[in-house]
Amino acid sequence: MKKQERQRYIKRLLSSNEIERQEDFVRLLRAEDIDVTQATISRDIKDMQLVKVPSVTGGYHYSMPVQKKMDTEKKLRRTLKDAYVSYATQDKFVLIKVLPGNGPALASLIEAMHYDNVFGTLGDDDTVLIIGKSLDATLDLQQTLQRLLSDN
Amino acid sequence: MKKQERQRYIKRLLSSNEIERQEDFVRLLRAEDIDVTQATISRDIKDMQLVKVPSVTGGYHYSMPVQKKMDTEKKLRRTLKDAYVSYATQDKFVLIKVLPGNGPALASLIEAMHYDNVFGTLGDDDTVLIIGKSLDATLDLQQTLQRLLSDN
DNA sequence: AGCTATTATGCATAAATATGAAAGGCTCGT
DNA sequence: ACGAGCCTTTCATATTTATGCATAATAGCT
Repeated sequence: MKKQERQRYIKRLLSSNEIERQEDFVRLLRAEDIDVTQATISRDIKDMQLVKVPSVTGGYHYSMPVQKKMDTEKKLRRTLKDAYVSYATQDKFVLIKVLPGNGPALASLIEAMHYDNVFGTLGDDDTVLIIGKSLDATLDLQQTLQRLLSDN
Repeated sequence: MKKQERQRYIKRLLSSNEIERQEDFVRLLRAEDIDVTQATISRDIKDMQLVKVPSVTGGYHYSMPVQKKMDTEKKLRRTLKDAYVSYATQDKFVLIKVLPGNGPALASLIEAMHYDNVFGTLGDDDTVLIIGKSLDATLDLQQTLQRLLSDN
């Protein structure tokens, strides 16, 4: 179906946090050859229960719904604790070793969080590579992950 | 100061989930003899990083920021697990027995979550009483609490 | 107190978002 | 293939939210 595909794109766009208004979605989707109006986006946003968050930097940006984010985080924390083996970082990269078989699941959970620090994620059988958007972003990210690992 | 007091009221109003637009805040604050315009509310909302959430029931309502909610939930879970003794429920009430001294802390954490099922919360030294908004709301709430207790 | 700088608010309005109504598509049963 | 019922989308527009600018309030000086 068309609607679902579009909404998948919208999800993907979420983490590139320059999305301040619905028209931005319209513009970005056009670049992907998906042609919609703001009205449709408004309804998609309602469907998907996205929220417009006042960001610390003064602007606004759209983001995942609270509940879903919380649920995902729980799964993420559990998976991390279950499967975590070791951890290394260099430059804008974070490399996590996990028990065999857990890489893909962990990677996709991290993606699902739509952290706006994360440029991309990539998981093979026993390794997850996370690429931060910047050096600072990567440091933040490390902290987030460590917090997740150390209970809270 | 005036602004902070108003924002405290706004926080309190949050959990009474009939708040669909900023004008609702204006109206409700007037009932408390706090006289402001929608413009101010808009700025408060930005300050406090509140979000307008598309609710499952089709409308919209304002709610706590994601991050804060997540942090509070972590503390809540920890406190629950630490201090939990026993649990009883009847009608729209949930009564939680906790280790002496932990009642007030737990109650205020529950308040801070701004669950929209909750009508009110009340904590003495070793007991917390939660009053749900309705029977269904109370059942939901129980589930939420049980989920919190059983790890996740 | 008086003066200045900073912050907060209201007004008016621009900007952004939501939505009714009409139109187009899709699915299914006949 | 046709039509009924159901979604989905757009257009036009109403509603809601954000903000520039002017003013008022507050806090800090001296």
